Amino acid sequence: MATISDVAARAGVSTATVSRALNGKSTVDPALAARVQEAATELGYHPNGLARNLRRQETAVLALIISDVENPFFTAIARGVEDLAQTSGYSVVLCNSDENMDKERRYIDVALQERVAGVVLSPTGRSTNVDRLRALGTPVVAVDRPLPDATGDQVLVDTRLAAGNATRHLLDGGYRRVGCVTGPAGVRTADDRLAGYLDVVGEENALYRRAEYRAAGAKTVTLDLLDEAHPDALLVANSTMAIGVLEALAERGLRSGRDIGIVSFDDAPWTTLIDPPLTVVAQPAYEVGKAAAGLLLARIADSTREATTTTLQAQLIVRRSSRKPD
Amino acid sequence: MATISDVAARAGVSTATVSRALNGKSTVDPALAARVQEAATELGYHPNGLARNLRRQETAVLALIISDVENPFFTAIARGVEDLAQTSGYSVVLCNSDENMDKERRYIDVALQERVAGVVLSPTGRSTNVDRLRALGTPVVAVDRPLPDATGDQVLVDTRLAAGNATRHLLDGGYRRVGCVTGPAGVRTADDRLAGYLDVVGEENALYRRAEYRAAGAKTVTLDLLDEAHPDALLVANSTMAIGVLEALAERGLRSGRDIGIVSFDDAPWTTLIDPPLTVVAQPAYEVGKAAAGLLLARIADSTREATTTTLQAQLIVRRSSRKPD
DNA sequence: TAGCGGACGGTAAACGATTACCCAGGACGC
DNA sequence: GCGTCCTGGGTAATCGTTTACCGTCCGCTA
Repeated sequence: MATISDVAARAGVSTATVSRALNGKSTVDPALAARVQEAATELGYHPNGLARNLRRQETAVLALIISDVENPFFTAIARGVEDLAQTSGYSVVLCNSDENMDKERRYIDVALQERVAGVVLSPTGRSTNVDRLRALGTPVVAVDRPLPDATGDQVLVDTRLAAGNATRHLLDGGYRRVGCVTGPAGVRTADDRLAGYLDVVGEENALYRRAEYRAAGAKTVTLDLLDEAHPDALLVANSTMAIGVLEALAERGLRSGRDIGIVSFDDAPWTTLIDPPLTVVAQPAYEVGKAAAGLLLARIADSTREATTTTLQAQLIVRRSSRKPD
Repeated sequence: MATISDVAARAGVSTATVSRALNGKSTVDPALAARVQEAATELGYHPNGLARNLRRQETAVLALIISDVENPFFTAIARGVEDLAQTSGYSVVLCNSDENMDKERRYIDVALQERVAGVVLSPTGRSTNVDRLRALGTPVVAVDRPLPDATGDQVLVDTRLAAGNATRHLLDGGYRRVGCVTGPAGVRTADDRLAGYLDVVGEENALYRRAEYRAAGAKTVTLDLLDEAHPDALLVANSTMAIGVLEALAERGLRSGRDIGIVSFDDAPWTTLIDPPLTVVAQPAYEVGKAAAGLLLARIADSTREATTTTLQAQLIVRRSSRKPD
């Protein structure tokens, strides 16, 4: 692969001049610059980013470490981060931690080693992994879940409040035994949504189950919850779980809305296709991504600025799965 | 950030020894190695990957450039690539080209500049972008869509055959006017699926529309197709479009299966939740990803090996949306 | 005891860019 | 005509590693 010296030799100038001509930093004689340009294209010269970054001590790459690439909520965040990063000339690389502390650590190490300019992270568990980044001065923004010690930039959704509102909506609709299907203990969003639910129904009326944030687990625990506790409504903590919950309802011959009220987090595109359409708590995922990228870029530009926490509101979209037929 | 010299100074040895001790390459006196280890952890030393890669002339990073992060088909591929890459110690960074030649070019340039070890790419359009990679000797594997000149490693799905089979399945089920909703001209998978459909119905009976691979566009053209051509069955080219198609059916008061037979590509998780459940052509996306990563690693290890094209088969999963009620 | 080989670890040269520093030469003012 | 300033461009240091090469020391054999 052609190097800068090859170009320099071919153009009959020094490497310094090539660098200057190609980066347009200092003034270079137009004729010379043209000759350099030509030599570069003839050789198919691509500057070696490794060398450049090593020298410059910076990269124009952001890492986005999310816990599930297959979850539409996170891919929407990814779009938001990417769209904003593009406008400032940054590229985004996406890493999938799979809700696994080890993978998260591995990717954080990669980010550290490759000296990315910053990291957007949806922290898994009580991840002390973040400290590694912060200790070494790499800017980080947490999304979706707060950092353990709650310091540093974060973009969150007020999901506890939203869960409470959704629960109240079910109660207002005449459902009496409202249950909840949420994610694993220790996953902050799962805990928050459960807390919001408990805020409204009260500990003494709690009917809930936990499972992995996946369809299969949600189905199992929903069947169990239905059989054991006979809820007449359910709050479901995300759209992936909602699939399992709806499968469980089908298996028990229950029709949502009429037999059992359902509200799920995340406005997945298919939620309007099912019958009855699913009432959801829509999270502003794309905006979360944009805000996070904005915060990250601001911090990269000025590492001394004060840490901010941005909290966005979720929106309850009422459809028929949470209404009894007239 | 601590460098290798800092560690060397603290441990009272040379940088060479630090490097050897930490990489376990050559033999180092255990006592010394321990001292180095200790110094490194005390300083929170993280080797600078940029410098290392620059020196070693290689990176352990694969780039995966896909055309839509929000499409489950591609995220499943991503999982496959990642799972296999992990086993060989490679990390995967994911880039979203958004079916946009410019973005694709930009990400290929980033990949080139950062000197990634290899690239898995779902090529957009007649992308001559790939040539840039190949010209510079970066290993590439194409997924989902063949490269323009059909040379190089590829992992494809026989989607034309699958489209034909799906069409025949509809005809066998007693549907007479089978239509097709497919993606934009020039996107190879869209063209192939249309071709498979045409193979079976014949040019003279063609009832089809094209739109972006998105729900909104699919809905619009489906409404048009329904009103103009009165098909009694539809083959839909992917699950994102299927959402739009189903919305269109709802708007016209048509019930799938009974009024109009539907088969869609991609076995999205929600396809069993709707009523009636959707008949789909399931593509082995995860396997595509695994195969692609395998091919890529093989080529990285041995750049002289012959280019191979792996073609996987899709599977028709018959549900009720393509059967008339008894 | 001399000679030899192996093991360990230091010195310094890469890797490929950017950039501080310096020098040559032309323009200009006095 | 001489000093000064400015501009363009070359030389070489630098970023932080890895690694080729070499010297030293120790133990073993003849």
